[in-house]
Amino acid sequence: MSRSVLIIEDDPRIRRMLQMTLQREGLEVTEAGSGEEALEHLAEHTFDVILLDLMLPGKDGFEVCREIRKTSSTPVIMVTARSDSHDVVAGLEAGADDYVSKPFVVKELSARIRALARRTRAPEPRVRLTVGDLEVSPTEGTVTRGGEMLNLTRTEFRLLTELAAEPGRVLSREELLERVWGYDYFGDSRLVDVHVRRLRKKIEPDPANPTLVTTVRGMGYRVPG
Amino acid sequence: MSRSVLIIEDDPRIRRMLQMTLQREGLEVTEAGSGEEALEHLAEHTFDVILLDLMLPGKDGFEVCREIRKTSSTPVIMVTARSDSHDVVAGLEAGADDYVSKPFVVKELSARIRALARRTRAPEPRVRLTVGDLEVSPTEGTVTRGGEMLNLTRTEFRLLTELAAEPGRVLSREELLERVWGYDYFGDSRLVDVHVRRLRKKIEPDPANPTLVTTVRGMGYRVPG
DNA sequence: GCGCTGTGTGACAAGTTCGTGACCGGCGGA
DNA sequence: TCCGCCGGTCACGAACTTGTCACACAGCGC
Repeated sequence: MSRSVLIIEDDPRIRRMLQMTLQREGLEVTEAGSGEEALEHLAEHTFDVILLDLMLPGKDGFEVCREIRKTSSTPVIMVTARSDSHDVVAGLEAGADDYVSKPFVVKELSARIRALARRTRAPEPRVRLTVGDLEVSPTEGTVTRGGEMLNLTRTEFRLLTELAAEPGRVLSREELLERVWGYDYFGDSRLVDVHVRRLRKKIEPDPANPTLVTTVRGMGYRVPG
Repeated sequence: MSRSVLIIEDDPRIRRMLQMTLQREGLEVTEAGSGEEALEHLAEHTFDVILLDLMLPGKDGFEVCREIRKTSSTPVIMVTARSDSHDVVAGLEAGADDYVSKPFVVKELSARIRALARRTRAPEPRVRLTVGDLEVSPTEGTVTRGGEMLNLTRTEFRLLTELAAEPGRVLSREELLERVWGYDYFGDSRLVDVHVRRLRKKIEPDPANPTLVTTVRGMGYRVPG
């Protein structure tokens, strides 16, 4: 799963280095050269983690951190020049969640970002969806019928989850593409058909006469409410 | 092996700083903001070491220490503001095992915790997990089948424990990496595969057709619920 | 019936994921 | 010191997934 990171760092060289290396690690990176710019970004998007350099011109990192905390609970990783315990305590007081001291190992940094993103992400409630006689558990990643686990692929599973989350509602191919494949997927929408078929093959008692995932001609698919 | 520490400290800043730095030293940290809260934690878990700040609101550290001693023999490290010999003597009298004065060096603190934990490791409550016909005892570090003990390595054991702790749930490689290897591990996630294989070789009746630790392709591993 | 559009079906190639054996370095015990 | 165990890495092949295609088929308006 891709995590989004906001980097707040005034030195453009370091910023670019971070941007490239973290991107290579599979993270979505947004850059800000100042606290003001950062707050603008935060007004528009939410991020999984914020990476904040202490040494900023104008407002210093602590102040930026406090301002961020006023409007957002996004976890903040402070980047300190040296691991000065005074800075650390001040950073924590300002609302930071973790800190890293320069020079840092990129791998370590990205691991921390991931860990923090995972840890502070709202604990997923244990949801149980039902589709006919199927039990779908999004958090456990399982689909069972009568206690027996069905072997779905990741795509099939997501497809079923999206449909099951809104029973009765017809989801268009475009909607499903966006939800299952992501908004940056530009392929054929027939792709959905193929996966619906594969899904049916596994979950429908009679795949030729589907009852769990039904077709609404000209509209899309749905699971009966 | 990881040691568990209970921090009793009213200042949230210092508490968080301690929590994070000690965690980074590989210690499992639980926090308590007051003596009452600490006693609640102690009723539920056992810890290897208790880190107790003298300057607590309400009951002072000495009193908390005496109360702890009524029910538990877990070693206590007192944290004093200054190395006042009067405080030290009173602390030892109250049942503390060691003392550290502020400001302390984190490395030193973690070294003392380790030393004390090693010296007086308390017998932990027994927890039993089962995986198929296996009995897993996380506290004793043993896995048995029909009374016969299996010879797992530390890594294999922890891997099995993490999976067994949440039967039915699929744990991703990333999750397993974080839980077994720690979130500061930056290696290949294929490492998990290799250890799963080694684990299977030892616990599965037929390692080629695993039933105790099963693969969920594209997701991770699980032990059937 | 006819044509059009939308959907189901089987096949296929490329890519991904996973299991496996092998290797190497570090560490501790004999 | 040597030896064996353990943990981490690698390369390879098998199995599986996935996106795409061509074609068949069904519904619908005419």
